[in-house]
Amino acid sequence: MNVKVDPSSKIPLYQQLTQQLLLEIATGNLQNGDQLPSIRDLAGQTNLNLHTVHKSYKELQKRGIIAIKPHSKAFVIIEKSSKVKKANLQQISMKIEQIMVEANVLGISEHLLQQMFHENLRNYYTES
Amino acid sequence: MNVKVDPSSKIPLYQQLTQQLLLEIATGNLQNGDQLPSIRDLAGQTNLNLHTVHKSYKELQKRGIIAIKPHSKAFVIIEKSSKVKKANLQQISMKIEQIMVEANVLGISEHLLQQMFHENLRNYYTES
Amino acid sequence: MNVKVDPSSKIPLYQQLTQQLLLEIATGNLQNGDQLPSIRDLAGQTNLNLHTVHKSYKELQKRGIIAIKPHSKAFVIIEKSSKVKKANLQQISMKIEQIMVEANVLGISEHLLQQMFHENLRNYYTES
Amino acid sequence: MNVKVDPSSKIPLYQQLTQQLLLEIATGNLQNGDQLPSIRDLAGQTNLNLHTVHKSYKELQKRGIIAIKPHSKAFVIIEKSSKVKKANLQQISMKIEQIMVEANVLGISEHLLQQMFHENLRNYYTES
DNA sequence: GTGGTCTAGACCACA
DNA sequence: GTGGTCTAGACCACG
Repeated sequence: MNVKVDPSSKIPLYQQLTQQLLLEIATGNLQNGDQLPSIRDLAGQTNLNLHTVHKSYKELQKRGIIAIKPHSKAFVIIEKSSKVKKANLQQISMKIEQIMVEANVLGISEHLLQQMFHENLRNYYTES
Repeated sequence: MNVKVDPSSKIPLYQQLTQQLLLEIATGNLQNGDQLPSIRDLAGQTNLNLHTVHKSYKELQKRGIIAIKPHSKAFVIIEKSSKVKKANLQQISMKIEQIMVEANVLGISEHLLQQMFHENLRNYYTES
Repeated sequence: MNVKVDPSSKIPLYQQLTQQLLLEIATGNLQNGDQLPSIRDLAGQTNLNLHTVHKSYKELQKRGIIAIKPHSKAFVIIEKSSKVKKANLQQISMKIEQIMVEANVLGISEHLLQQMFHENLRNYYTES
Repeated sequence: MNVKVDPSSKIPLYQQLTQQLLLEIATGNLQNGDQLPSIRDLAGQTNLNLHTVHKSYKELQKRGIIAIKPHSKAFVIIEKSSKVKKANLQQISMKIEQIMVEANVLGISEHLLQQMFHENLRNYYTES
């Protein structure tokens, strides 16, 4: 398990966590029947509030991905799910477009914007 | 001027308005030097509260896109001092970075993100 | 007559103008008995609204510095006045102190602040 | 914490509050890393409206003096990234320039201004 | 509980 | 008429 959330992001923590857990399932790190870490454990690992982790679990339960049993034992009850992204891709795409509008207004050339993007991309994916 | 906001959206109204105004500028409907409608007028047109519109204008002012001269009916004009531009470049760069963090959390691969960026870029600069 | 106002300043235009006129009197450019320019003329020279200039003249009249006769002819009726500044000096002094507080909070050293001040001073008084 | 505002002053309440908070930091009452009171608490203490306090906090955030983490009860801490510092230096420099413009309009000589600056500097750095 | 947003209505100084 | 500020009261999502 390797879940990380970015507290400075505008995306709600519980949503980030939910996505991360879905990823774990999608990648096979968590398989059908596996037990999820306890809420306390996961809260400890991620430095998140108990409520926040609880909310994520409830969310996954509502979507029928996991089952929560007494004593807060949670199990994966579904096979790989890959319907995670569609709406999210649109969101990201919209944000990219907004940046272009803004860059254009500020007189930033297409070339410069492209350059900035790649520079950021390089920095981001080499340091993480 | 043809600005519309969606009150049922989750995106704050003042941010929607800000984006709309940026679009007006990007498309050339509002040109450098043009006057924006008064806060009251725009509030009337859009059925928004004075404060909401005011917040948008302040936002654009903060970004160096428009200039607000108190009492002097008009406010407008894109600033183009080199100082301003540097700060804006940093802002744009930060936004790009934010997108990467988000994309990463959502499980979007580096490659896919790059693809999306170029697609947007192509669409944006060929249609305008 | 050499009156200038700074439209981007936070100080109200009519107050700036009033101060400028007081300066003209203080320096002897305008002497007791001299006629002030007409409101229209002065408004033209300074690119100010008629109302704004009018307000300045009224202000000076209220202080007993000038007399306004029919047809808007205005005359200086008082000798040099030097009581312009006292309150203003305090204001400036307060603002200087505020800058120091802020600089201190930001961890700017006394030396650096001093350096910045002198640099600004040099720039300002050589270009104007 | 001992913040007071003067409702009868011409200076906007939120600016007074901002200055007070800066003073708290400058004097060491609030140290780097400390938590500020919640917006609601401070509004209660000072008999100000939520929005007024909120505006102050946002102002300080904009200047990079405090950090606001939504919902995460606390906000605080002085940022010290080098990027931030550069922007702040520019801001300070701009404020110094503004003072010069004002002083000039008010008829304060270069020499007198310099004198006032050094007097303030001496007072400030010997008493603290 | 927190901060963030929105509305409604008011007053001010300035132009 | 303008923008700027302030208050009062409301709702929201998040933690």
